[in-house]
Amino acid sequence: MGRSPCCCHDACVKKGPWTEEEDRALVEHIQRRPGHVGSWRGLPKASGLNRCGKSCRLRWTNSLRPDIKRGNFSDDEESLIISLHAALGNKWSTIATHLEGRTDNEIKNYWNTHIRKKLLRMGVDPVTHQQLPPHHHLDGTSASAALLPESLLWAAAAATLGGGLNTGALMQAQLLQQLLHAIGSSNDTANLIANLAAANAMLNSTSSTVPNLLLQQNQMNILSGANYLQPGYLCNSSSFAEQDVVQQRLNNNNTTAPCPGTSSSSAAEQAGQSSDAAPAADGAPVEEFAGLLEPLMELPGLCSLESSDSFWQDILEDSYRF
DNA sequence: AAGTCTAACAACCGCAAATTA
DNA sequence: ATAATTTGCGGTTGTTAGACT
Repeated sequence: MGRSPCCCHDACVKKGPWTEEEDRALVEHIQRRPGHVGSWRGLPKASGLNRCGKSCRLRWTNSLRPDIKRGNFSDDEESLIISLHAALGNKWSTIATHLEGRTDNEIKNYWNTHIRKKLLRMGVDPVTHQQLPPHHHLDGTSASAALLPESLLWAAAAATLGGGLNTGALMQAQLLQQLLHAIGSSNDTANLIANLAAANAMLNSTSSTVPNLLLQQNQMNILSGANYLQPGYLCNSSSFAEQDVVQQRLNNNNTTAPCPGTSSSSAAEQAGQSSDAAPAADGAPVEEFAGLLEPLMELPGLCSLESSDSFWQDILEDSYRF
């Protein structure tokens, strides 16, 4: 009934690091049966190993398999892991299927020892992949506003004016930026749509279906092996590793130097000032902030995503045609 | 040189899903 | 249909080597 007793509980079964002899015995046994191992539970007895079948499977899949890739993770692999983790969470085995020659255990270890800390240094929550409040940063210093995507800053400022920080708006802005990255849009278009996101966040503080729409599409693409959308902090010409170096330098210098190629520092100032100064009464401050936005083209349902999903659906579909 | 700390990685454990009888 | 068994996954712990004091 229920779970069967595991051989691992047998005091006679050896535990701990594997010896070369054990490795050799396991490899030879498996190589005698190319294509299928058979029963892992019965393997130790059949191969003469005094090990638990589970332990044999783990040793084979994580260390002895001939197709395992050794060496450090490349920047591309690192970015891929982050993107997959943003969409899938701690599904290490699923993530591992997208990285040839890497095991789930290896990826999990790499995440916990490298990437997780790197994200925290950059002020990104490794669980939600959203920007953390300044006091949550690993080293205790506040994040450089320069590294925040401009759209996030606009949205943050707008949301603040609209009545408190709205994480839905932040998420919306970030996802829009991901969309822009996916379609390879120009800076002008990026700024335009960032402002649209800000305007939308400002004028419509309720959540919309856009994030879900994008996330679903994102996940579907990942699972089908198609291109995927990267988290906002990866959507930049410099690599993630370079960003981390920049972030560390910024933290060391305790400065907020603007990120190359962006004009976000002024937006950051606006956002900061707005959050300090605006008591966020609905109505008037919103209109005041709207004046800061660039002229916007006429777009359907600009201020109400909920009533214009078809518009966003069209944008989304267009983006995947590129 | 010895002790301590930290990062990196290997291995273990418990659980749940999948499979088999 | 259901109990028994096996396999795989994800979280956690243990071990080791190198850096630091």
